[in-house]
Amino acid sequence: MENARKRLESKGIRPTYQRMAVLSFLLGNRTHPSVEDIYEELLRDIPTISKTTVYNTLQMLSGNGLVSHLNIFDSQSRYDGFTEPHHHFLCESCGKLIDLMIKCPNAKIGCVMGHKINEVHGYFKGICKDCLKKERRR
Amino acid sequence: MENARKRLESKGIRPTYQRMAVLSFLLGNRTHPSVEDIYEELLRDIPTISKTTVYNTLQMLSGNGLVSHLNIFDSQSRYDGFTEPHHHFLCESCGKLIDLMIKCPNAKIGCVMGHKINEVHGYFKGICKDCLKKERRR
DNA sequence: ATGACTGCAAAATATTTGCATATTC
DNA sequence: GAATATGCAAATATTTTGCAGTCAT
Repeated sequence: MENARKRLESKGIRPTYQRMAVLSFLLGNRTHPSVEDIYEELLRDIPTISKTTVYNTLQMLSGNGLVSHLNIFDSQSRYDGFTEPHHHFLCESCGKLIDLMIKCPNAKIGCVMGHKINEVHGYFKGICKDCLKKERRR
Repeated sequence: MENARKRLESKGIRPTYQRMAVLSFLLGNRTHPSVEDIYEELLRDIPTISKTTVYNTLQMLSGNGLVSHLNIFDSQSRYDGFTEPHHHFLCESCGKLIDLMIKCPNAKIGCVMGHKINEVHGYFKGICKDCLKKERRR
């Protein structure tokens, strides 16, 4: 929670308990949770928290670059507290969303084709290593 | 329409008028339309077409690789009839979604970190060339 | 005639908004 | 006490589903 508080303060955001809880959960969690996931989890500690607050907070956090908003699933947002440049891999067989520690070479200079880059989003869909192994065993 | 028919047949999909119309629109259109956009446009030619059919068709077409499904906007799908590998750029100032004719170097060999790649999704958000110019003029 | 396709209406899901209450400085 | 944050309920938007009617072979 202290880490979360510091990060919020560094952006001039008032570190309310709810905001710290949301950010803290994302910082300690590399599962790329949905809003529902985050809400369910926080309910255990803060029985009065509302989904509206979770939505508000996530919007504010991603607007400030403290978390990333992932549009990988067709109609559900996911959030990522790990904001170092990286890509994702969605396995179409087991559904796992895997972090890939690779960067986009095209974004190195902060712009592409004359356009200024603020965010880089890269993800792949396919069959993950583990599912490939399972397939071969058959 | 003939081009669309051929592509449908090549995938073993029955080329109904509705399906040809959806695919044909996407092939002749590089605007990355939403379902609503496509529906509105097709209504002019096919006053009885339903949004359900548009949804069904788009799902089938993207499942067969005839069009791409873009998850760039937060809660609205966009579709792209241009399926050569390329990336996109979303301008946060003017809202334009621009095609970038660049490929993902990480995907060259068809897999990343041992995972088999079926789809590559790369997009950037930022300020486009034109909006940067306008900013400078001030 | 059979199976596939279409389209309407209703349902499900995700997200946003309006507003009253509560909290913080 | 003024400004900000929270939380409930209602509204909106998008997508999916169930099903009856239609079309094509």
